[in-house]
Amino acid sequence: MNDDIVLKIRRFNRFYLPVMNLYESSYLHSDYSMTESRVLYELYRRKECAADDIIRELRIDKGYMSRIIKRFEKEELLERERSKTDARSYKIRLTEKGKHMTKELTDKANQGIREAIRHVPKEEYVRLAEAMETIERILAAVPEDAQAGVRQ
Amino acid sequence: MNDDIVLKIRRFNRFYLPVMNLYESSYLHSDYSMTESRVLYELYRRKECAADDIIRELRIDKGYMSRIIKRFEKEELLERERSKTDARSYKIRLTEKGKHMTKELTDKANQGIREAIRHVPKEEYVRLAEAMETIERILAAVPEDAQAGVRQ
DNA sequence: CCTATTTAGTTGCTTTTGTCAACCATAATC
DNA sequence: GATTATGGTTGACAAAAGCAACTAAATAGG
Repeated sequence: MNDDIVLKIRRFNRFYLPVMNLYESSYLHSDYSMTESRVLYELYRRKECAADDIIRELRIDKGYMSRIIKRFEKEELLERERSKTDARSYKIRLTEKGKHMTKELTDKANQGIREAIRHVPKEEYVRLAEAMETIERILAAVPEDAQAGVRQ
Repeated sequence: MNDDIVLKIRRFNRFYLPVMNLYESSYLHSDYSMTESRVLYELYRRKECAADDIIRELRIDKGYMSRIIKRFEKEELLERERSKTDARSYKIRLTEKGKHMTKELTDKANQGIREAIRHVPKEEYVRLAEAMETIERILAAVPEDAQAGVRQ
């Protein structure tokens, strides 16, 4: 029983990995990597934040993040200014150009999914959405310490 | 409506990506990468096949695959012999050592998931499994040509 | 307040992971 | 029998990420 659910989760993971790769692959054909796209999305969503917020949210290396920010800034997708309350950190946010870019990227990704599911009968949409919501609800946010448990 | 499901799928993808990363992360702490682990699993499952079967199944570069095989062979996880029906290709299969290794890896991954879901109430297991099965059923195998549609 | 520690971010270096193109040998097609 | 396609190998390279040492600022403890 306990094992059963584990096997089903792993089966699902094997199934869903290529699906996700396909569904999110429009990024791979854009000028931005998956991680960069995720960062863009976070920036888009948050309006304004510190690099560290995103580092923790996406669990990426701070050196790596630093370079992503540098690139975005160079491309004028992002601007930053020193935080008034903490001089070590910066407030970062997308420029208008950055927002526009992100929106385009998102639209393209959405279009890709629309293509990919065109063979799915519309009657199934509700069930599919429900199933996804169920998984999200049950698995909820991954608890912080679950990470530590797995890390060797 | 059409857009609605697209947004929900993408939302789910954002949610599930870190979950999957976590759930499959035991591989990252083994001596094998995610891709190598997937290859091992395919080899385990298929008993005997050609490299090309796995290349197509997992959609990985043949050069990359060639090196993965070379590594596995060197570590005596895998053995191969020329195909009798096609002298260009090889029959490849796991050795006993390879099977054993793969099983250990799998067990470890399962254990990792067991840890990760320990906070999920058991009553939810059935619903979770159902939801996953529903998604698998509806999305079924990604049709070949959906790939072409998204590729650039 | 002064010292020790922690934290945000940067930089250089390295490794891991993967792609690309040219190539060889064999097989399939015409 | 010539041409083309296929399975696999190799070398060169690029992308993605991780690691560790560092700076500067903030915070905690005495």
